[in-house]
Amino acid sequence: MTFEEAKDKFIHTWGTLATQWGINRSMAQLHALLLIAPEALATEDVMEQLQISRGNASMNLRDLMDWGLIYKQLKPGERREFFIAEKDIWKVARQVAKERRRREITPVIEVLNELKSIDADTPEAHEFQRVMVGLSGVVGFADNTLNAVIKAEENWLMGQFLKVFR
Amino acid sequence: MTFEEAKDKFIHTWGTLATQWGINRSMAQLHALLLIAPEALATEDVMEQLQISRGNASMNLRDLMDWGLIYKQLKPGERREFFIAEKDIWKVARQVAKERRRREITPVIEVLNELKSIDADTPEAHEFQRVMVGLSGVVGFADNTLNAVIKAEENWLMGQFLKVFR
DNA sequence: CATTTCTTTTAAAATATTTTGAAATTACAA
DNA sequence: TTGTAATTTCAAAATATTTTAAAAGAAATG
Repeated sequence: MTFEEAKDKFIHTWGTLATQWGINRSMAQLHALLLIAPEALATEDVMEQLQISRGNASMNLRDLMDWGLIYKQLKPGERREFFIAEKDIWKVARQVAKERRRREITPVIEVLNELKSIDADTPEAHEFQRVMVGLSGVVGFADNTLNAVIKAEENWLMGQFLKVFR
Repeated sequence: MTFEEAKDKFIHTWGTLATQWGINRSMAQLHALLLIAPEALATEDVMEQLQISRGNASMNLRDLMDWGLIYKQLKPGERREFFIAEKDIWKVARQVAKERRRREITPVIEVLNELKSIDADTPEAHEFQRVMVGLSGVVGFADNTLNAVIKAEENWLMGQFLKVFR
């Protein structure tokens, strides 16, 4: 496999994986492209390389910045903006963990706490409460795991732990 | 909040959360409904309670069975099929972890291994390879975490570990 | 078997999401 | 300022996904 083939395969694979996780293809492919780019790219570059429109590029570049996965880079003497991805992959993972926790886990924990506290006067209500308590446990585990990723400055500690389960 | 309100809120919340994770609303709501149902439900019941068509119900019930999250239950003397959800929430979590690992992580690991092994003769190719190696690490961590969930028969061990990171 | 009851399949419709392209806006330089 | 290059916005178009409804298929019953 040549480098060009590998690059295409990576961008394509990343785009496909992303859709399974509720992330749109353009955004994932943009991220993939910037991840492997040795230099910062201008909007025009990504438009051309991924064959997407200016509007699409602009919106998804912004979303990626909101996620903290890419940065704007200003080049002296250049008017247009360049974009560069965060290259420390563990930092990327921490960032994604942080955002997903904030956007998805935290709100769910709150709803579950609310639902847990109805009074269980009927059998149905009792069963319901049992399920809510169980779910709180699992969601709490997910929350802790994301926290583990977020807080692990080094990853050897996590590595040590995970050996236990192999 | 009454039990009925809580029930509706749960089904609705679960449906919303699911779409953020690339799972369709009907499937998530079906699962939510069955999770909190104290008795097995027939197709008609879920059609009525969620206001969805027979075909929709049929397809998503099958998908849920494929994920190992619900079971068919045959009642003596009854011709139609009833469905009951796996009620052990940790078992549900293990099942989801197992399936996502099989469907999403394992294939990505293979692609990354393939892409890691191109020869890095140019600076671009070298950068590319560096990223692939990094990603392998992160994906490997995800794989290990899912394995931890899958293999943890008891969850106290995981609980012990996670205290370290709090 | 034929009939009834229930389930599954599938093509079309409905809905939701993503992408485009052009206009509006912004930012900078002259 | 004014003009130009670049970015952002947003309504419309394209695409993808989900849902429906009706037909086909199975399974049980008499």
